[in-house]
Amino acid sequence: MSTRSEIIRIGDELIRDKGFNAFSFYSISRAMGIKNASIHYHFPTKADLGIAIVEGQIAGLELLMRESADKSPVDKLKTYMSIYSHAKAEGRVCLVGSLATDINSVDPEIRVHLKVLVDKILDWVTDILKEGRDKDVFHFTPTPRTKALMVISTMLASLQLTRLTGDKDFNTIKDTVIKELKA
Amino acid sequence: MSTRSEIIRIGDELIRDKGFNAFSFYSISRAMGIKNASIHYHFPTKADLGIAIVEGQIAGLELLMRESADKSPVDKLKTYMSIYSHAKAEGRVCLVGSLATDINSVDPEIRVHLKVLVDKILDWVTDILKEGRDKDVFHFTPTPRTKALMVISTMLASLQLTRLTGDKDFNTIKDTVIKELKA
DNA sequence: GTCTATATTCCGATAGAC
DNA sequence: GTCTATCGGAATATAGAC
Repeated sequence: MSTRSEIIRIGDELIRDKGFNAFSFYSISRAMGIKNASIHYHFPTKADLGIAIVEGQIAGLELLMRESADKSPVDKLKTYMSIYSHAKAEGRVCLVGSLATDINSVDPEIRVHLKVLVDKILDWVTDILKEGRDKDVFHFTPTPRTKALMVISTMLASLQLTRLTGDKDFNTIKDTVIKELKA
Repeated sequence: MSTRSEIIRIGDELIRDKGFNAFSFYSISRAMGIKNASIHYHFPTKADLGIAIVEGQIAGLELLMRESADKSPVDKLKTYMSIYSHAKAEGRVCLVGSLATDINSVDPEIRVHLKVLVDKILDWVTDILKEGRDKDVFHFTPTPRTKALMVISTMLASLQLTRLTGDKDFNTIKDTVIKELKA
């Protein structure tokens, strides 16, 4: 794996662990056994790295969407939720939540790319819910988009909240979201 | 109003606007027209200020709980949600969400106080939902505590998400949460 | 309680050798 | 592409005068 992709991977982990403003180029270089200046060769500014990390998540999401294209709506939803389950297993939050709380302190260009990621997540979950309702496996009253916003909100925030209430609450919330959609 | 309480007020706003690691003692002193060193007189370290800000929110929450003690469950829930409506009107997120994403980068003592705040919110919303169900105005299947975790998650994250999807989505989500509880 | 002044540390970023 | 070395800036924090 290339140095560039490894920098992105570690940067992504650090953002979701401590927040964008709490990690430094030095912390990445230390974790990789290289020097500060080497990071700057690949990413001239911290904003450049932040954008690349968001773009990496967009690519990962697109892969997950393609891989689950033939699955049932329930399995698609579980695939979507696996993103958060993996984050929880690492004690981390999701990239959208971590960057959203700091969005007014980072380069505006990061916000532009983050919005692309959020829109893509929202479109995907909206489509999953719509398909599920059409096939009579999901039942809900609001529009699919509004319900998608609520499902995404619940998953995003449960990663943050359960850092304080207790990690086992995460699975309870996740399972309840699915159960309520099926009821 | 005292210098001390004004520092807390501005610090609270800055945390919820930009995040804990993106504001400085200087940014507060500049906003107040005083000097950096004066902040340190009231709060020796940034962690001390962080703790005082969390304690301020706990006091504010307790006031809101007392003021709404005689209201109906629906009105109590709306009182709770007004916290987030006010934050949204300022373009800010809530303190719990802002600190939760950065929790692994701040003094561990802040986490202890933040957990007290979160537990208090969780207990309050759990009680509101329980009372509402007993009086047959709220209807839901999970335990009141689990449902409270989901309601809180939805409100907390919608502040963050709608920074990117569009501010008007916030009211849609808030109204839908109430509507679904009543259905 | 607030000020001036400063110590210290850390971070983002760049220059230039290899 | 990675290194050494360093600059400039910002932030936390403290000492001591008023």
